[in-house]
Amino acid sequence: MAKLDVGGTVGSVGDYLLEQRRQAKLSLRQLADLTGVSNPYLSQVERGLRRPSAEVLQQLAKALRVSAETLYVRAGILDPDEDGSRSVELAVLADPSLSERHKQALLDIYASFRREDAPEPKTSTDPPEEELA
Amino acid sequence: MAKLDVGGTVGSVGDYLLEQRRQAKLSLRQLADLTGVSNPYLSQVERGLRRPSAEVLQQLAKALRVSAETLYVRAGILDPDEDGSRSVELAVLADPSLSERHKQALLDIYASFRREDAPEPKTSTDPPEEELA
DNA sequence: TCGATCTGCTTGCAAGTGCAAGCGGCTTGC
DNA sequence: GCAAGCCGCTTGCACTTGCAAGCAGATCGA
Repeated sequence: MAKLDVGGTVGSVGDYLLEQRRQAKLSLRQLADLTGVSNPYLSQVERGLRRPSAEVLQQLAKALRVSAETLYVRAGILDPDEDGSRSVELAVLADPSLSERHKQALLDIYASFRREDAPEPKTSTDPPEEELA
Repeated sequence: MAKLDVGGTVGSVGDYLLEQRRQAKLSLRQLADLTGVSNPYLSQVERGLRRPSAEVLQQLAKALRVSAETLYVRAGILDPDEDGSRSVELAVLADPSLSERHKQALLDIYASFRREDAPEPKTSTDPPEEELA
C-alpha cells in the first residue's frame, strides 16, 4: 500500500503524541512502561520515522488519556466525517453521558469558539485553514 | 501459527467480514477490486490466518458499507465502551468552522464534563497522573 | 471434450512493525 | 575523579503484513 499521508499524517500523529506526552510530563521510558511499547519505538514514532499500528495507538491513547478516535483520525486510519457528519450540536444533545447543564455549557463554548474562528464576512480572502504549533 | 488473539478477536473479524461479504453477494475478487486489497489476502483474513491492519479494515468498511468502528471493535483495536463518546468527538473533529486549537480545547472540556457526569469510576485501568485545573 | 471463466486457496518474497541491546550526553552524589 | 541514574537515540534482527504468481475445483457454452 504505497499511497498514504495526505498532508503529513505520519508526522501529525508523532507531533501530537509528543505534545501530549510533554503535557503529561512523562519521559519516553515512563510512557513506554505505561503502554507496554518499547521506548526506542516510541521515539521513532514521535519523530515520524515509523507508523504505529492501531494496537499501539490504542495503548498510547489509554495512557495519555486521549480518545483513540482522535489518534486514529490523525493517523489517517479513520475518516472524521465518515459517520460523524452530524453536527456538533446534535451529537452533544444526544450524548447520554452528559448532564443537561453540561450539555448547555458545552454548546455555549462551542458557539463562542465558532464565532472566534469564523472569518470576517467583510474580508474577501477566506483563510479557514491555519498552521499553528 | 496462532500467536496472540485474546478471546478470538482475529477469527471474529474474519467471521464478520465473511458474513458481510456474503450478504453483499460479492466474491473475493470483487471485494478485492473494490477495496484495493488483494484477494488472497482477503481469503486469509476471513479465515483468521492474518490480522488486517487498520488501513485495510477501513477500506473493507467502506466497500461493505459497515461502520469502521464496528470492525475496529471486532478486531480488538477499539474499546466498545468508547463508542458512546464517539459521536461528539468525531463531530467536533469534523467541524470545519473550528480551529485546531479550539477543537482540542472543546474535546478537553468535553472529556472533563464526562468524567464529572460519570456515574461510577471503573476500576480497570490504573490512573497515572491527574492534573486538573 | 475442450477452453474460458468463475470460485477460493497456497506459496515465496518485499516491505514494514516493534523490540533487545547498546550508544553518547547530561545530572547527582560519593 | 567516577559510578549511578536519568534522558533520547541508533542499530540489528524476529516476526508480521500484504501481494504477485500460480494452483485445483466448479460451471458455463461451443
